[in-house]
Amino acid sequence: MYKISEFAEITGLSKETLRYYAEVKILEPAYIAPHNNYRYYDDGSYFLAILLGKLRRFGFTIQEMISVMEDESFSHLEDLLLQKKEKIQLQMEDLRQQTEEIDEFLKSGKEDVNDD
Amino acid sequence: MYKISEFAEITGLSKETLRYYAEVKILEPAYIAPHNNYRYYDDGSYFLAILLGKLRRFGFTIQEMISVMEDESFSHLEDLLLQKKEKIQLQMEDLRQQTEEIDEFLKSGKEDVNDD
DNA sequence: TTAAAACGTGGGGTGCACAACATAGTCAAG
DNA sequence: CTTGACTATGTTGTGCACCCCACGTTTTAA
Repeated sequence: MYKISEFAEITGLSKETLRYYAEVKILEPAYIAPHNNYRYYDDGSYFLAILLGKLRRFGFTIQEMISVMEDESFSHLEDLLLQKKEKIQLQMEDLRQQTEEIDEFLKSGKEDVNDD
Repeated sequence: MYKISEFAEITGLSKETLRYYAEVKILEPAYIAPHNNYRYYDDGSYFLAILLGKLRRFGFTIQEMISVMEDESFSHLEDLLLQKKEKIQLQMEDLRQQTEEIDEFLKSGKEDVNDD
């Protein structure tokens, strides 16, 4: 049983994130001490936390995480991952365009005050 | 003088964003009708709105937009733009890594339930 | 005149981070 | 064994940069 700080360290999630995930019920502590409300996590929580950490990194919303956690077979997960991958590729393309736009903007700014 | 909907259309900013920008004083309407509080924008606001739209797209925070708008010479703008460009490139690299991680995750998920 | 469309304000939602304040736990000194 | 100090944890509230919904009022078109 880990207290929140230790669990935060080993999972890479911040304490605030852990409290938040408990609040929204995607990762509830294995045990909560009644008299001081301390949250205790166990090895079962650990693997879920690692999974959630990855999903978070992949841009999953809380709602999507919920739908993943509710579906114990994780059958939905692969679809969502593929969706995220596509989304990420769109984002990359968008970022690429942004750098271009910044360059244009800088260039036009050097000559005069107009752009577009 | 444009009312908010028309101004939103021609600038590409949403009505909510316009109201928000007015609230935080980075783009205040040229005129506000006293008896109904309707916001009216003019061509002067137009150019500022276009500028802000670009900055927004480039990931400027409101604070940064404020500092840009306060500095009428726009001398600070170029530095910030270059910073943003670097940041965007870091983001692109991060997204690229994310797609790799998703691929690994999918691959490991097909074989067994482990990962890492 | 009347109903639809547009505008305003206010409040909730997002996914945490961060700070404030109150309790609790821990460890050493008295 | 108690006291003090330091650390950890809890809860609550605020901030970010908007989006969205609800409700009330005003404007506009028919």
